[in-house]
Amino acid sequence: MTAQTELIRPEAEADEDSAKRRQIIDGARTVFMSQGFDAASMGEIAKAAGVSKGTLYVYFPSKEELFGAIVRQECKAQAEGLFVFDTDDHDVEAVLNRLGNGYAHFLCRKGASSPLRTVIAIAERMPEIGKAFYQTGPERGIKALAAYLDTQNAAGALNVPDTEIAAAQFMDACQSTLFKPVLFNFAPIPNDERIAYVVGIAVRTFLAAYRPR
Amino acid sequence: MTAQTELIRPEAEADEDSAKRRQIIDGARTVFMSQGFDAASMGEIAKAAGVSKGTLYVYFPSKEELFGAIVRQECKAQAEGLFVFDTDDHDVEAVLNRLGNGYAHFLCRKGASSPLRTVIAIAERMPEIGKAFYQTGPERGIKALAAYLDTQNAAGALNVPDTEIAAAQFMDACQSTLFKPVLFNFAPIPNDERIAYVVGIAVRTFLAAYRPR
Amino acid sequence: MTAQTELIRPEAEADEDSAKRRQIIDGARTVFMSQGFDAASMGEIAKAAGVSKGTLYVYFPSKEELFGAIVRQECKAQAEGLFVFDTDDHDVEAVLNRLGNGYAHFLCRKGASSPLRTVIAIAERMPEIGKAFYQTGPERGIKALAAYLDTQNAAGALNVPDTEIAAAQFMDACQSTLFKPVLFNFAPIPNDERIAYVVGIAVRTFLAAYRPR
Amino acid sequence: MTAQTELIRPEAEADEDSAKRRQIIDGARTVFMSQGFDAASMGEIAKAAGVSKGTLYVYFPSKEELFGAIVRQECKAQAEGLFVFDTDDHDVEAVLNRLGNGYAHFLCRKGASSPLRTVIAIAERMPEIGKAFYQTGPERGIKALAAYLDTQNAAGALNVPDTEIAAAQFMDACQSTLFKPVLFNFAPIPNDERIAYVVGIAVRTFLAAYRPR
DNA sequence: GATGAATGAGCCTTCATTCAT
DNA sequence: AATGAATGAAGGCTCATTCAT
Repeated sequence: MTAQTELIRPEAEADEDSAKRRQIIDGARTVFMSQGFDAASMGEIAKAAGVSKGTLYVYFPSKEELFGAIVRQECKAQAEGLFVFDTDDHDVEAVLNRLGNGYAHFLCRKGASSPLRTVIAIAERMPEIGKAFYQTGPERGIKALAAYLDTQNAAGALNVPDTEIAAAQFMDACQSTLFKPVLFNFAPIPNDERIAYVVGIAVRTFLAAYRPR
Repeated sequence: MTAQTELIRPEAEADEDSAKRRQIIDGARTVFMSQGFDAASMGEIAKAAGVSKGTLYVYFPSKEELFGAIVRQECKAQAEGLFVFDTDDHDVEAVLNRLGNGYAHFLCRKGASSPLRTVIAIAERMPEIGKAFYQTGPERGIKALAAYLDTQNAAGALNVPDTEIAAAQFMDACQSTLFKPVLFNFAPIPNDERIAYVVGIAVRTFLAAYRPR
Repeated sequence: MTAQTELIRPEAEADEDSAKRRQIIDGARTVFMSQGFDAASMGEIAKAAGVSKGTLYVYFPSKEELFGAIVRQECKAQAEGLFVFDTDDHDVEAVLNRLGNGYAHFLCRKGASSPLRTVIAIAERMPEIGKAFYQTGPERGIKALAAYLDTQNAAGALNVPDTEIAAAQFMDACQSTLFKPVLFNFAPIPNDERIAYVVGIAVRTFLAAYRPR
Repeated sequence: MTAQTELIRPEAEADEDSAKRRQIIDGARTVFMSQGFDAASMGEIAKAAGVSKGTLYVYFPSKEELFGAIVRQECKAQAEGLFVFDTDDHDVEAVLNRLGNGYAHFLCRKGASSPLRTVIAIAERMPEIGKAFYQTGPERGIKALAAYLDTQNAAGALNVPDTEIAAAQFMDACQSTLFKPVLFNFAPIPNDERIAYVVGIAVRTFLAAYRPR
């Protein structure tokens, strides 16, 4: 039985997840995300990953494919756990505040803008990458919030005619004046206080519009 | 006569605004804004401008400088005339609707995303360009709207505690769900109806929060 | 018994003729002869042979050596059985016709040109290979035919002063206008009729010159 | 009038025949013809031509194109003036002897085999090049000789049923045993005497078959 | 001032070969 | 013996930049 179990062992590093592969992806992310697709060179990536240039091509057939793998991985990492709601939590104000602050922090945090810039830049030539990024990122967040709003509509805690648009507008309002200066790369990361202030206004506006009188 | 001829030419090589210079800038804008900084080649730019590659370097010392000049010029063209308000117009709802629709159309219009992608991409390496773009574009719009809101506060038509943030959040709300899919390059330009619908919600939300009871 | 077993296996790892070695040679021939020395890659050869790249180097120390082995083997396969003569057959016309047609078919047949091109190409850099190919191929044919002509001289059926040159000229005449267009890779394989026509003229010319009056 | 004449002057070096272009072609021929297409590197060609690698690509868009230009030029140089016949010269034996010796010398001369090997090698991948080479070389020679034979048929000096095949077979016979060892790159260039001997046999055979009794 | 020929550094990619397992 | 992961030296080609005319 033990022997059998051993035989079953699922060929742990099937190439899809070997150490070298991860090593390459890590090096490539660093370089791609800080330089952009064009300015990143395979040589630099190889050096950053600590492998030879040839090895890069053992794992990825081209620069494009390597880049695609990076972005796909980056997508999964977006806002993990941020858009998780407790349906039974009817304190909408608190929920929105928590979400808004988390979201603004996530967006403006150090290192968040580079990947975003890189993806936006490449979207011109590789639309599928732009689409994948949007759908696994912003869109999923909006949909999740909208679903929560639906439950609160049903619970009578809110009265939102179009929950999806309300959700999107709320998310956008939470980063107004905060994120664009970071994205355009000339402003320091806003501090907690400032973020809380802006999110507070967003929440108040939202509730003024959608809280049942 | 020869002397006179010489005297007539007013500032012969004004460099800053010669026809050739404009010609180059025009050609360069087309190429830069549609391909991005890295993918654009000086050769292609020269061809688009109808001059020789050497001439490019007579007017601009490097590709970077030429690109900077393009973006600086592009900034000036942003949303011209969109953020012009009639202070005496107290029909805030109408004003916001007009502005919101104009803004969303402007953002999502064909050809608008490429330059934006290009600027965002280069902001990583050239922060001053990102700054210049933001300040002459989004920021100016926000400031202009905030100023109008100030006047309406004063006139008693509104009650907005922080007009700058309110302005920014309103602008952002007008493009929610509309612009990002275009920026990420996978969705068609939204139609007028859809835009009006989203803007309508933004306006209602704004007024619900800020119209004096 | 054990001893016997050991004694039985005649030259266990004869290296020179192991199954793996033959396997590699077979795969390599396909690739080398259809792509040429430079265009053939060791990777492709490994795949064609169904072994790993590393194994190639277990049997052959370099690409050059492997190629050499292929060509040496290819030499042996040249025109097997074509240049076999019945010394007692005094119907020279029939013998030459049979030989000429067989030779022209052999030269022009599908797949014959690629190896030839490959050998000619490599002769520049590896003269020994060119020499081996010529001597085991064309030269052997010429010598064999010359020997037959000698016997017919002796039998009084022919009167050929220089049988070796006569043999070579006859062989060449049999493929005139037929083979070069195939070798230069722009003409289809000539049909049987055309071949028979050209060979017929070669035979008539030969007999006109060398048949005793 | 003089001025006008000057203006008309046809822009002498239209790029098609500039000194640099010739310089590149010369360098490229040396390298291509001695190494073959694949083994020749653009870097080595640049060095041989005394220009930079970039300059190569100013004049030729790719390695293939450059190679094609070399071969096209090489075609023109084939057997210039060898296949010129005096129709009124009825001394066929002398004509054929002169032609045969010239042809064999031309084929076997130092430096002649390399281009041939190179063209044969590349014919696998670039059939048009093989075709162009054959048609401007061997074929033209055959056609020219056939035309001469036609005139001598008409003049009653010969009786050749198929002049084209007779021409081709004669040409081939002139190099039998001589050229292949050179092509396969292991034999020294045959001396004049040996050539004359082989050609002499070819001529005798031809006349035995085709001289009217 | 304007040109365009020329450059050379650098890019992505391939491939013969090696070596630990 | 056999593997296949890893390497590093090229290779073809592009392009920002320079400079003689």
